Amino acid sequence: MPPAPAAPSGEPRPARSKRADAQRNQQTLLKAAAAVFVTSGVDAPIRQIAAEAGVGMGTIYRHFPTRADLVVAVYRHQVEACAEAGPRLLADADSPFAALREWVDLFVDFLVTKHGLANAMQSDSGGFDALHSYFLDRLVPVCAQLLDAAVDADEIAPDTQALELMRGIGNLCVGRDGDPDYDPRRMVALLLRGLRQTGAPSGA
Amino acid sequence: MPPAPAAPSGEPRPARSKRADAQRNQQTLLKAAAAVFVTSGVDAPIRQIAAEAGVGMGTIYRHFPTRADLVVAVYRHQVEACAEAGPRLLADADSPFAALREWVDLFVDFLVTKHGLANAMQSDSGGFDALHSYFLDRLVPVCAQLLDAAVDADEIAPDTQALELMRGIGNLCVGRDGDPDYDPRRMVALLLRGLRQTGAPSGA
DNA sequence: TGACAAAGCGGAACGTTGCTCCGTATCGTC
DNA sequence: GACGATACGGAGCAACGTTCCGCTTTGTCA
Repeated sequence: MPPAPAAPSGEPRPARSKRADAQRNQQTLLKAAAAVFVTSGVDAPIRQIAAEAGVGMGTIYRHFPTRADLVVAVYRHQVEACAEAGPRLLADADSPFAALREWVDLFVDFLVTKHGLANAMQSDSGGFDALHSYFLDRLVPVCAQLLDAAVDADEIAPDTQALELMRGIGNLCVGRDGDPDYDPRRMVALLLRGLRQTGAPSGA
Repeated sequence: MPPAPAAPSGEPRPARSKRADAQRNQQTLLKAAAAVFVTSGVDAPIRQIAAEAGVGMGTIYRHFPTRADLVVAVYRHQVEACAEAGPRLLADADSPFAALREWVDLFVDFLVTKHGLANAMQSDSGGFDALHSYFLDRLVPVCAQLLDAAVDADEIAPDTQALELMRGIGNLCVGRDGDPDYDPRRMVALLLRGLRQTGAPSGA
């Protein structure tokens, strides 16, 4: 029996107990994928990423069984940063709604600067389901917290779900990148305006 | 010299001066495409549409050089109906904003009942550019008219472009069809609420 | 009616992509 | 140094979009 893997429990550091070349390849792949995503979008052919990394396609599929896994891995840090910014903004901003607005700005920035990410996230085909899941699982609770705070402060009506709002915002961000006729930020701002409580606290 | 085509000018009825079998095939194709779109979405493989129609693929490409041409042809009537509803609603509704809201409802209904149409319309790949162009060219002026009327009535702020609004609405309609967690209509309603003039007429 | 050219048709063929599978090379260990 | 486990590479398959060209159908004219 080979020496059993030392860590019996969770997998906070997923790169343990793997062969050295495998770990190297994983890093190489992440770098290559990030580079290709910038130039060709997250829909870039797997072959292209493999070529950029100088590995075979089998290697990609072994490390990242679905395309979504690769995308998630590449952008994990940024999603994490966005998630962590939520509570901080809530503590620092003038009001919960202001915090929500700033947080949404962060989220939108993230989406629009990643060519095709928003498109991919909304797509119901192409094996992006996992991506969808991860991003949303991580960010929805953060959004919900901001939303709840704004509701408690009577700044917005209580009948909007965080998941729905985030998908709406994500949707608004799909489209060509530098289109001067369509600015996702303006539309998102409109959406947030619509969220805002106008008149009485909550009505009969 | 063969008999010169009789009609020298425009082409309001495009099906003239074509061979009888070609005209028949064009109709067959439209029916087949409509049927396939319902079951498989507008992204259905060309081969599938050809098979449904009982024709070769060359025939499809001859009649509809791009997929967008086919989609446009299939949904032309509905787009037309939507366009024509604009002025009527404006005349009948209680206020310009109410008319706008009703018209947007129509538009959203159209998008969400056509599996994948919204997705396709926003896509920047797949040769859907023409689709994008036609739908928008036809509907944007209608939307602009409604928007202008609402601005004149001081119901909304004057700084939103029809094209941008329509793309935003279209984007909000992207996504899986029967997802209980995401209702495009709710998000569109929120967007319209954000459009609404809240306080003073427009002041500095 | 028959013949003939133009118009239209079908689908084979090519390029691209996603994904799998297995013979081979590399690594870690004894 | 040897040996098993692990990982790698890329050939191969299927699905799709699109083109291209030999064959068929149609309309016309004598």
